[in-house]
Amino acid sequence: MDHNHQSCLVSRLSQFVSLTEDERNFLAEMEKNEIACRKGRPIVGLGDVTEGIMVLKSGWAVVKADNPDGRSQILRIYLPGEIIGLAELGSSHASHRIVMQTDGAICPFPRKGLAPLLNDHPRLAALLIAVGSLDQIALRYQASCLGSMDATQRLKFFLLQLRARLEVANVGLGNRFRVPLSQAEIGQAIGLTSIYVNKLLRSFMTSGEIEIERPYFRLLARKSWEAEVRFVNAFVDMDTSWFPAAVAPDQASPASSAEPQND
Amino acid sequence: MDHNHQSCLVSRLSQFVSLTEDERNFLAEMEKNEIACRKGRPIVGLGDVTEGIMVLKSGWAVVKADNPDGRSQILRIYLPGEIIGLAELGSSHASHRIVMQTDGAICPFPRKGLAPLLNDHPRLAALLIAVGSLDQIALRYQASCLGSMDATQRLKFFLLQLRARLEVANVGLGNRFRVPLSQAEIGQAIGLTSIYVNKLLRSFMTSGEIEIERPYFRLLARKSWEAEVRFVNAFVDMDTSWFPAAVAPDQASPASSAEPQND
DNA sequence: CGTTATCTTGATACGCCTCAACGCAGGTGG
DNA sequence: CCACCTGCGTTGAGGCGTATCAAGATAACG
Repeated sequence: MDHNHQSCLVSRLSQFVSLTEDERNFLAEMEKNEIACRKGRPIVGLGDVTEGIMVLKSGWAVVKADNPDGRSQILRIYLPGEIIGLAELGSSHASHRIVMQTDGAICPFPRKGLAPLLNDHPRLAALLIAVGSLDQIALRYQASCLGSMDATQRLKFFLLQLRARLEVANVGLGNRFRVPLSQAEIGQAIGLTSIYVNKLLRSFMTSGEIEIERPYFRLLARKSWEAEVRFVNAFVDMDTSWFPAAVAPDQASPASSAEPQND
Repeated sequence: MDHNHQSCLVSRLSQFVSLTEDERNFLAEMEKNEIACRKGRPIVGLGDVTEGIMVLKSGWAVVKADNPDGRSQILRIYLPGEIIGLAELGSSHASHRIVMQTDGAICPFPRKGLAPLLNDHPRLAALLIAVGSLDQIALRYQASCLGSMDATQRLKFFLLQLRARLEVANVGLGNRFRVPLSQAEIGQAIGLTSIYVNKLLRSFMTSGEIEIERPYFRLLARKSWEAEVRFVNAFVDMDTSWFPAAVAPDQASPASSAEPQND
């Protein structure tokens, strides 16, 4: 069985549609070289021309903004299996840095692979669009969180969302998960100081809402938190009904015969 | 000359690549029926299945989040020529509402048109991906603004960004522009109360930084503001170097012969 | 075993929200 | 024409939430 160490991107995208052999092979080919990255390694630098998109095979990566006053901010966290670089495709120089938050590995999907993908695998192109769309929704929630919640809600929302996303990446884990972020970094992600993050976490602990054995968190009051911040897990389903049908290489434009293939 | 009332989407996308006759016709066909919308009209409702993407032909539209405590929030503003609905494609139910902020018109591009687009016009697919990518960057800036700036900077940044985007949409206007938003709505967009927005605007006026003749704003101190909040206009250029080459309908997979066509 | 990051806790300051009241314009019905 | 209403802008007084500052305790690390 060679399927065990199948492509990370394939396993990710297969959650949404069942890929054809052809599509599978194409993707596997594209991400065949895997690059190990140490914590702190810059993936995309400020102003870089990105070399394409990448699949985060293992580890966490974060998008950072460098603010004039020195304190940087975390705009987005990428978890294993997610696709990095979709936001960088559109403009010729990156507006934000992307850095490995833990040790891990990425599979670069070179820029010049995109043209063949678009030409020969329209359904994969649709998947990229759909993934970018989910990224946008994640960012909207982030903005909504920053703009309308107080510190307590922000922190709860942040932890809930992290847990939910980890559950997608690494199916079926419970309320306990690893958070490889310092309190200062959590603060950077939700717009608080490390000091206040600490005070909030501490108060959650004394009230029995969470348990922390660094770097592991356990959400003891998850249900009530989810109710309190109106948490909805927006990433469970993808709409694939508009996707074109998978086509054999020669066949051209089956157009409206497109049919959803979500499992 | 029939080119005067050419497709809105065509003129928008032509800013980035020079479209072929074939692509032009395809787009024009897709957005042939234009729908006039009155201010306040819902474009996408909460939980809706979106009927596809749309081009905002004229007027403003806003993305709103309804928070539990009743006060809604503005997550994104769409200006004339921009594409609405890319964020909604990926999930089967919309997480946020989209509403017309002024009278205007939209051109729906139906969901079932996407499959033919992806199959037959890979370069247009690339454009959609690129536009979605720029949307993500806009949202990141929004999040960065909410998470790290104080009220004064937020308001300045908001106005600067609005001006810059209007300049793209409606080439070459100066420092004066129309803002069809109440002070309360501005507050919803940048996470402040209407009262504080008012106090800030008023202080800008007495210090001679802006002039307001509702609904028109004039930024008198634009340069110094741009320096103060480190404003960068991230939407002036699009990277099209990775796009596939425009293909004639029959021709298949020219692959690596792809060459940029930005003008 | 020193050195540095990270966490912890308290005292204090201040930015922005809240509440409350009023002005002003536009619209509506008498 | 006026009386009323409703939405938006304006202004002030007071309070709360979170940042800031300072200092120590603990944990990570060479």
